[in-house]
Amino acid sequence: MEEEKLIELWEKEGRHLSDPDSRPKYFITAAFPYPNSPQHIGHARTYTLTDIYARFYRLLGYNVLFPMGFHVTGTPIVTMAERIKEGDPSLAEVFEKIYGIPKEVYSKLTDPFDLVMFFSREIEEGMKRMGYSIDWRRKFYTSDPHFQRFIEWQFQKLYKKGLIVKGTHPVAFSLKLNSSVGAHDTKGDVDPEITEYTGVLFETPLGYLVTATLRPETLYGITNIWIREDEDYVVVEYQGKKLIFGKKAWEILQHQLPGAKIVDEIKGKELLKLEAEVPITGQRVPIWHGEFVDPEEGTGIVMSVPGHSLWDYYEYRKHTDQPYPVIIKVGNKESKAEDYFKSHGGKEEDLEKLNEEFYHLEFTKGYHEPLGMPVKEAREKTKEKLKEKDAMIELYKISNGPVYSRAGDKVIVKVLENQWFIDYGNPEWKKKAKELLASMKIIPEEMRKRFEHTIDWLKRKAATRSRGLGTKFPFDKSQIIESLSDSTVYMAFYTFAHHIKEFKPEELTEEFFDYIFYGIGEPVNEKHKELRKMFDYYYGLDARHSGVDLVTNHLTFFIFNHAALFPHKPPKAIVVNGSVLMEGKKMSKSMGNIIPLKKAIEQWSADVLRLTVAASTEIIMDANFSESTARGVKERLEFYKKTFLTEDKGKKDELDEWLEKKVKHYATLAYDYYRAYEVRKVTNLLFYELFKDLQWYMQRKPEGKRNLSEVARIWAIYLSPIIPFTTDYIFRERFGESVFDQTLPMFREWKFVHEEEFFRELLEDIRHLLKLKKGKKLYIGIAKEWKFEVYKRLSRKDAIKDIVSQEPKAKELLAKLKNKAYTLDFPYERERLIEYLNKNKDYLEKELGLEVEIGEEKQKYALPDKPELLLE
RNA sequence: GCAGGGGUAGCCAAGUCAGGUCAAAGGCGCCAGGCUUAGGACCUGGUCCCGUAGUGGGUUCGUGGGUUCAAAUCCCACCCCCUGCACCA
Repeated sequence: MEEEKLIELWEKEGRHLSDPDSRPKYFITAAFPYPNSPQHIGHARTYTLTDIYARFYRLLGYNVLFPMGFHVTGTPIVTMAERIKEGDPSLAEVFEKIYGIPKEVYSKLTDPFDLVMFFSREIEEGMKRMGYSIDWRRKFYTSDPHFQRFIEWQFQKLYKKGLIVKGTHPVAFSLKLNSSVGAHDTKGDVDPEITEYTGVLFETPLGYLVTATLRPETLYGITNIWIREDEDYVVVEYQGKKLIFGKKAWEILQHQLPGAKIVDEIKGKELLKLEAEVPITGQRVPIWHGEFVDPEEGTGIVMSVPGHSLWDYYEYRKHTDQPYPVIIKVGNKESKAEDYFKSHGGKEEDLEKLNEEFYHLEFTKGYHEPLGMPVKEAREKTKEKLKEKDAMIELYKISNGPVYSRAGDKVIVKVLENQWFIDYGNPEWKKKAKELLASMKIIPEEMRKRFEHTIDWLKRKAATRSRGLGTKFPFDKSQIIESLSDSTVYMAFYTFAHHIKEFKPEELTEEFFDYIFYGIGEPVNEKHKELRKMFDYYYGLDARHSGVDLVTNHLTFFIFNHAALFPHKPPKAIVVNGSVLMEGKKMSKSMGNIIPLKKAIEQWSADVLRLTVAASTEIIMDANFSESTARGVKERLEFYKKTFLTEDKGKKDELDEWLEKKVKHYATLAYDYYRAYEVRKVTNLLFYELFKDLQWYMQRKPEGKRNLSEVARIWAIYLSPIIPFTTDYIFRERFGESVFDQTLPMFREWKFVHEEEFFRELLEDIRHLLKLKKGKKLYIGIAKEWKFEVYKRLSRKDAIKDIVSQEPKAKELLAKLKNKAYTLDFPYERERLIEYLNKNKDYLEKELGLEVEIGEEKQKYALPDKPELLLE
């Protein structure tokens, strides 16, 4: 296979290695892969686009560095290894069915390190096979001790700038796994969602009863408090207060109130004797038994608002027929739970559903009477007031629950104490990040807003985890740096990654890196000095390529961290691309429509994939991979290869002039399209349009008389970033050197005019006419001179009234043209057209099998762009 | 809910920023013809409606208004769809 030979050749020629020299540099990167499974064609999109631009900038004469590493941190790798060890049957689905990895092979990957090595090798091979022009000498794993020293440096710096802070934080947690859990740790890959709700404190002689609610604003309408007389309650000491919770509820809630201790236990019955004071209003309410109260839900204690909760109303009526307050209006009418319940059937089994609808209704449309504001605002206002009075605590629950962990237990919310954060909420830092963003090029520009918004709402981000792979957190060695946080500035490491190994990890102190990055202090030796030079030469990243899904996290962190650590070497551009669809559908394991990259290359070749996956659609759109487009690309590639490898040395004539002019025209536009990251338009012209032009050319000119040398040269150079294999192969075969040793030829053929174009359209019109009517002789009547004159003046955008006053006959013509008159652009000269047509009369006659005569129009119908066609 | 993106012919999808050559590129599907023993692939033509010795008329670009000589494109309102909302790569 010729692609593989070329890869060997490129490697031998050292084409993709980059070292500092006198040329301007271009440093381009894409997010490094996470090696816990093989790659599929979806992964190929970002990398191919990156490679296209690496190759494009090389053609422009830049010293391009395109490196690659592997991200070996976090829990998914560990989890995968564990699942293999456990013999998880669902893995067969992925590894055997989709990727064709035999069980004997993958079942050995029970050690995370083996797993990483296996898949990273696989991925690296795939990337080479795709023709990515990566400088592999610089490859590193984030698990390398050298790299970890670099990450420690990063965190020391952030810490010293006050950007690392400590606090508490709620996380989804599994007690059995003793770890916080993300989607990949749960059954069915459910992402646990956490909602915050309010614990309102009601004072009683025994302590504060804590009720859990999502609607604190309703406390203005409280009539009583619900508990279960048949359940046990606990008194807990927390931050100097005695709080009362249901005993079962406490089992879960204890994880949310760190430091709380049980000091007493009470029977539910005992509570019934008490009275509670409502915060804010100071009202005193009784405590009643409520049958519907779930002892495991919330706090096991519920505040009763019969006016605005269907449950409360229903239970309230069992106890008393006393009236109760109504505090919310919808429209201008009192909004009463009772009315809503009754008007919607009044069935007990509908309570749950109706209650939810009613909540939603009051939240979106309700007006809160006591506070005199919409319910939405009243909720926040009430919380503020409660906080002032120190009468609330924040509680959390899993809102999309129950969610079960891999180990089988129910996922709960735990509040972590002494949690370390990167403080993206820091206003100073936000400002710097925004400034950096403003100075950067964002492709496509529409994405900028999303970045701005993300910078705005980003708050503290947890920086450590207790489990998984990664660098130990310098300020608490029991913790590991969370894996999105250790990959924000790693691009800087590439600039010297292959040389830093000459130092021992323990030599890589903070000062060591300070010297490299900031030039502070003295170099320890010559090599150290050299590392600084390398960094200085390459950094400022010129372009960061990534999938669109990383905008709201990785890419924004990337901006923040560079603003803080590398303000003197800011990144210049972020390029964001869409993903890949399979036959119009999203790729997913369950649909089984994932094509492994390896298999796809075997079937289609790398060039076919590169073009279909990366260059067949605009950069931000999702590319659609389908058999039929891939097939179309493959056939065209073969056509080009065949055509351009056939060495015809015919004499150049007008037709060759036409085609050469046309490729140059395409190339002129293509250059701008490349620069604007509009790859699809490049392929549209130089791959699809030129394909049609070539066919026309070949139809017009018999074999043996053709001369495609210049066309092939321009074509190959311009498309070499996209289809490097085909173009380099053709170039070497035909011109004896590599296409990658060429510089990009530039043209200024902005507007394309050639009589051949006119001729081509004319032939189409004639063919159309011949469908409708047969004849033996064709008369082509060219429009009269004055019509050409009018066309010319219209093209020049002369005032229409001037044209008419000079040539009264033009009126009729203009009436016919209607709106087209305003935009007409007709570049042909009458004499030259007639001459050109006469020259090609023989071809017409032969092609049409008709006698052809060319002359002046006989009737009035002819227009300069549409000659009169008369069949006899 | 908040934020971002989007609604174009049977389907997918250009065009919208810079209004006019836009009945609207391209692809798929479908129809007819060619090639072929046949199928596939490939090639040619057609594919909103009417008309036709071609370059003609009518009605279309989520819905309803507006601006303009002229709107898929600009302005206003409304309807619908998709994505993200974190500690997870």
